[in-house]
Amino acid sequence: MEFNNCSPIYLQIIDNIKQDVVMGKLKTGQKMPSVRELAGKIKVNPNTIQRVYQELEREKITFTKRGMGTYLTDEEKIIKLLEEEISDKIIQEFINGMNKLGFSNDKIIGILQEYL
Amino acid sequence: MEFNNCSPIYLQIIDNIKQDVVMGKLKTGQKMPSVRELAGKIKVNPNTIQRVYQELEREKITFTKRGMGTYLTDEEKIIKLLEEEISDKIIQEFINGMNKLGFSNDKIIGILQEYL
Amino acid sequence: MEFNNCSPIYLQIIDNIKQDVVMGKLKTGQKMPSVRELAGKIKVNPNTIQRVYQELEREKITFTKRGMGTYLTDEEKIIKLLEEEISDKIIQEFINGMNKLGFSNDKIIGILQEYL
Amino acid sequence: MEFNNCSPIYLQIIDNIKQDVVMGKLKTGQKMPSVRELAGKIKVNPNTIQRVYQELEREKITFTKRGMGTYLTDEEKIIKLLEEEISDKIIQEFINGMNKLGFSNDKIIGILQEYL
DNA sequence: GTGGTCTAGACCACA
DNA sequence: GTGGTCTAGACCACG
Repeated sequence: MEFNNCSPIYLQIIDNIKQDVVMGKLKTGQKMPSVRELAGKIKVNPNTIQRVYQELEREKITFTKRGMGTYLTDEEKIIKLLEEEISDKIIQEFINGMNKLGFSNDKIIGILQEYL
Repeated sequence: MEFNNCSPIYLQIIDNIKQDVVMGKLKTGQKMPSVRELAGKIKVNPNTIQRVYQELEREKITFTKRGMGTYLTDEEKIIKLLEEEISDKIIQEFINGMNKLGFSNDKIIGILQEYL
Repeated sequence: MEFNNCSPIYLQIIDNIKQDVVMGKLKTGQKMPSVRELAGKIKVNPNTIQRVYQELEREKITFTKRGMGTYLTDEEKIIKLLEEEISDKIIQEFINGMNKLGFSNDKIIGILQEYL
Repeated sequence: MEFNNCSPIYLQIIDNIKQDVVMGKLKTGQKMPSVRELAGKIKVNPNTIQRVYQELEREKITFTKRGMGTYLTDEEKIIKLLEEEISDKIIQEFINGMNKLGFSNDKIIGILQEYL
């Protein structure tokens, strides 16, 4: 896995996991790799993964069974929210960029349709 | 002006200038600030600005009059191309992001319309 | 049964038994389980239970009949004292906590009434 | 500063700080000691304090000026909420304890008044 | 100087 | 084995 310097590694890992969840690569209720396993796989310190899982748990995207491991939530509502959160971020970034270029919201859709 | 570590500073400055051109903040044919002036204004090494102007000239976005300074091109065609280049970049990034989330091109427009 | 690390396990067991006595779950004069039985039930070393019973007997809460086992006292006075001891501990802890927060004793009752 | 083993050190520090805020020992808007300073003072690793401040910031109890330090919030609303959170926790624990002993809510106030 | 991130390595409780 | 906490020490960007 490759990381850039724009944002902390742990945030990049979080975003990747969220994306995998939304795309269905990771399925609801599924067991996540252990802290050490994932750390070894992507060549990162276990503490970093620990922080990733901690953050994901705070956002209710994962839950933890003591001594058993970390699991993806099986609440569809959370997944739904996550999907909206991520796509909204992308859409907002797009609209902002186009607005900066001087395109009104009305024109944006036209341009997009033309592009596709 | 703020810079991030993802891409070289000179590229970030170039993008900013291009954006200003497209938005009309900088007008065709207008004289650009001198290397030293711009360098001082955004607190950057003059060599960096030198490289910025060099690159802009290579792309025909600016031209230099010996001893007079650097000027924005007044060829509308160039501006037009520039506008397309930038907006295409934004659009492409948007489409890529949505595709990664599993949305087909057909769905993207629907989602965007709903969002606006 | 779950234990924490703040105080020795035997003290935690004693507190639980005292609570059961006060609540009437254990009735005056009743035979207590044998050391081995209780140790097995709550998965604790018999020596720990031995110490529990020893301590309870020292406080006159239980007495032993040689060869017959351990029994809860049937002296109401002891039970009464026990009840006061436990509730006083809880109340004192509560008052201390509220005092630390800057509430005078006068205010505490008002706050409690409001809460209930 | 002394810590027990019941809960993580960082949580105990957080609770202490919250208590100081509620009691007015720390005043709104005030600068908190730096990570390293506090770490040295209470003989704890800077990372632990880092986590403390991070958690407090997440709860909006502190905010951070980059390169300047960590500051207590000056929003009275947050402080008010904090005060309620802490006192509610203490009160709830008290009521639970008394209920376990078989005292109804009605009786609790009477007992408390008698005690004081 | 500040907070923020990261690595390395350790110990703990739980199952 | 698992996650959770903690220490030690390092480097970074910001002001």
